[in-house]
Amino acid sequence: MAATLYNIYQRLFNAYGPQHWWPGNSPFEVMVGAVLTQNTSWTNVEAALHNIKQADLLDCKKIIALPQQQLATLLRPVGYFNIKAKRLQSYCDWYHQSGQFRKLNKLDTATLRRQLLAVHGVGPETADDILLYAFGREVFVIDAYTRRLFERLGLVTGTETYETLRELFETKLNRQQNKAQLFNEYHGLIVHHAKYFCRASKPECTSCCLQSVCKYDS
DNA sequence: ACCCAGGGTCATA
DNA sequence: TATGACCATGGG
Repeated sequence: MAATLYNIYQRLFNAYGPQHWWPGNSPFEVMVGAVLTQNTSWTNVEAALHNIKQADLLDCKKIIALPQQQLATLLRPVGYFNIKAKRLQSYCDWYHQSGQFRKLNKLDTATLRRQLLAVHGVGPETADDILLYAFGREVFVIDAYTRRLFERLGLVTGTETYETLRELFETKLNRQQNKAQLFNEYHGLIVHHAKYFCRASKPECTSCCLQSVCKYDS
């Protein structure tokens, strides 16, 4: 039988507990991490964030003022460091010119999302990471883990566009309360589950909390 | 030596 | 719209 999205959430939460996402002590740190983690493991992002903090540069204006090559050196552990130095400065330019958190938080979610997507280097997932985890908006983040898990569960085909999936998840969870908190926890749980059970290299996994609803269950 | 990792942009057809 | 090339470090 087909499990509901909320039932899958409950299974994950019962198995793993609260994930306390996003790792980071401020909205701005969440934003920086969201850009740096593009196609990169979080442990590499932690190393780069450590470099930035140790240089006392976890600040929008300081990052703008830093020569791009010096920023790239700090970002070396995340890979794509030249591109990400440019993207991070583009983000900081926009963030500073837009009045930072206080002003941006007055915008409605659709408007804020449109502005985020207009920033060079910010695509749909990065924008939604920032909307959900920095601004606390009710947005369901779709990433490679989400696609892989729900494809294995047989609930999506894998060919859907980002927007199609996001709208699907948000619609199916529309009746739940505290959606921002639910989406926050759900995405963290999906990532945790992907890391320890639903790995790319182990599609045959049949011993997790979702085994009875997974198409690989035998 | 390979695959994978909390994507996005750009050129091409 | 839909592919493919490219970006680049670090762990398993």
